[in-house]
Amino acid sequence: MHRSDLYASSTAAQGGALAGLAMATPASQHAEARLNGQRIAEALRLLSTTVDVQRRIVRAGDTVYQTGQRFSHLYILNSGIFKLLSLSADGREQVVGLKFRGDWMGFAGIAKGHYACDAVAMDTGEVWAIRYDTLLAACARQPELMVLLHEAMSAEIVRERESVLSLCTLPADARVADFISYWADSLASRGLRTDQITLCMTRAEIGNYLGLTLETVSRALSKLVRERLISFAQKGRRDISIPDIGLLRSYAQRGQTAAGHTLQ
Amino acid sequence: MHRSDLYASSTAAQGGALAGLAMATPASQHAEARLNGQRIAEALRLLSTTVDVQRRIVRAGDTVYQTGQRFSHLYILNSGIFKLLSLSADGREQVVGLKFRGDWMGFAGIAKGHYACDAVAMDTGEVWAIRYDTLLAACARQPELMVLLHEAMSAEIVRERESVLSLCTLPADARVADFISYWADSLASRGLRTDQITLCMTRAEIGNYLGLTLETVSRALSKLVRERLISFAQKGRRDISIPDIGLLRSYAQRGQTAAGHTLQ
DNA sequence: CGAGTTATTGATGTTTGTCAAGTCTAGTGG
DNA sequence: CCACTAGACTTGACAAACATCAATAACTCG
Repeated sequence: MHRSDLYASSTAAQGGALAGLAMATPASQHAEARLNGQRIAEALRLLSTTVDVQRRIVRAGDTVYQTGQRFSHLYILNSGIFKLLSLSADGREQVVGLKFRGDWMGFAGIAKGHYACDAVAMDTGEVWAIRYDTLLAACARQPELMVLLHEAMSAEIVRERESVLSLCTLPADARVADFISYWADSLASRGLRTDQITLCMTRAEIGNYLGLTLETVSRALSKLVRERLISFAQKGRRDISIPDIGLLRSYAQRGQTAAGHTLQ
Repeated sequence: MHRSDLYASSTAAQGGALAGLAMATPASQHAEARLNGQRIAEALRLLSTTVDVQRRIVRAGDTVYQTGQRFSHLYILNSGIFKLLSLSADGREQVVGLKFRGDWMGFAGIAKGHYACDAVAMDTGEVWAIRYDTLLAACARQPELMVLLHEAMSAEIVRERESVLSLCTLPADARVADFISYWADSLASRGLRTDQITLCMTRAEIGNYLGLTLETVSRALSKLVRERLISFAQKGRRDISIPDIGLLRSYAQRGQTAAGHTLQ
């Protein structure tokens, strides 16, 4: 195990409490994915019928808001993939989040009245913009809208914590494996194919997101290929096949090739 | 500079957009702190008058909720300091957040219906529990309550991103300096003294929070003392004096001792 | 086809983790 | 009040992981 495992004493007692996190079987995962995809579709429908949304088509590289701009709208991704770029006062730049269909963008702007990062499209897609003040008003009238909004913010907090966990506890190879698993899961939970995925990010961007250099990312990918956990499509090295997502995930979690990931 | 600075090309153009993040002068910082402290007091007053809160005194080590428990309440810290402990399915344990007076806890539970981490008190304090369903109902009646809630969730997202930024872009020493600055800022923005602060965490916990080992934390602290950026109180090594928070902050940001942090 | 970007791979150096003393502190019981 | 002890902390020596530097290959787009 990597780094501090000092709290081992308290973990044993909580095995029971973790029951809610028990691994789903492949079958139930698939059902869950469809359910999740439906939930997203429903959420989008609810939004488009209850509040005024401005739809906008974006192409790779387009920005829907920038750091420091006055906060006014929240954005929901109908299709495409976005990255959130945070830039610190001293010029460090960091990919702090990835967004897929159904995800909201701009939450961080609510607290301070200014957007806290740049939202940049990584391929073509469609974004819906919603004025925050009108959304608030709609939420007051329509409780289910408020619930939707809270769940989205909560999910973002959860995801961000998973990032921290990965950054703090996993070695480079596992972090890259975890990243690919996350990407695949994100697609899967939206009902998209995951046996062949296209990472629309350069090695440098992946490295930045994972706190690694581009060379380390490249080496990690090569290693994953050698271990047959992933493989590249014939042409190009952006298209990745994942023969067994479970194997990849357990590699990420244990930081090594796991024999029999289906064991409890 | 540490690690990838690949996006330098795009940063220059956005200097203007960053105007909202311009550094405050010490005087305005102090005013801001008082304002912030008042805002927290006001928020607590609003809550206690509009919704039913259960108050509970906690001592160091007490837990107000645990990973996997069914989500039902949100919690607000009236006093004391909490840590949030996330434990992954495979047993990795991670401090994913620190909470001070006025902070909310439990947001991550909204999305999945179960708490996503343990909330553990690090010293004595008072927590207010609020049923989430009654809070939702109150929010629908009372828009200012909803705004309050959204701002709190947004602030948590912002803070979490700052963590990621620190983890990904700063070397060990700077990360520790950044951590101490963050702690001091957290106290300052609540109107508390910051020239002498008590970190109620062991080196192991700090290391876990920062993705470092306890030895590295210890060495970093020793180095900060050598560089006169901090100093320990006579007895014990938990009480830290910060002669100049600005110097410490610029050390964190530049990753080295900065001459003249007041320069633009 | 050729220029420029992106990716891979190797050689080397630095940072940080690991292991191992040893010190300090607070708390316990004689 | 004074050992005694257990946990927290510090420091050094060494090893491992990762960053850096550099050379080359592959792909993209004109």
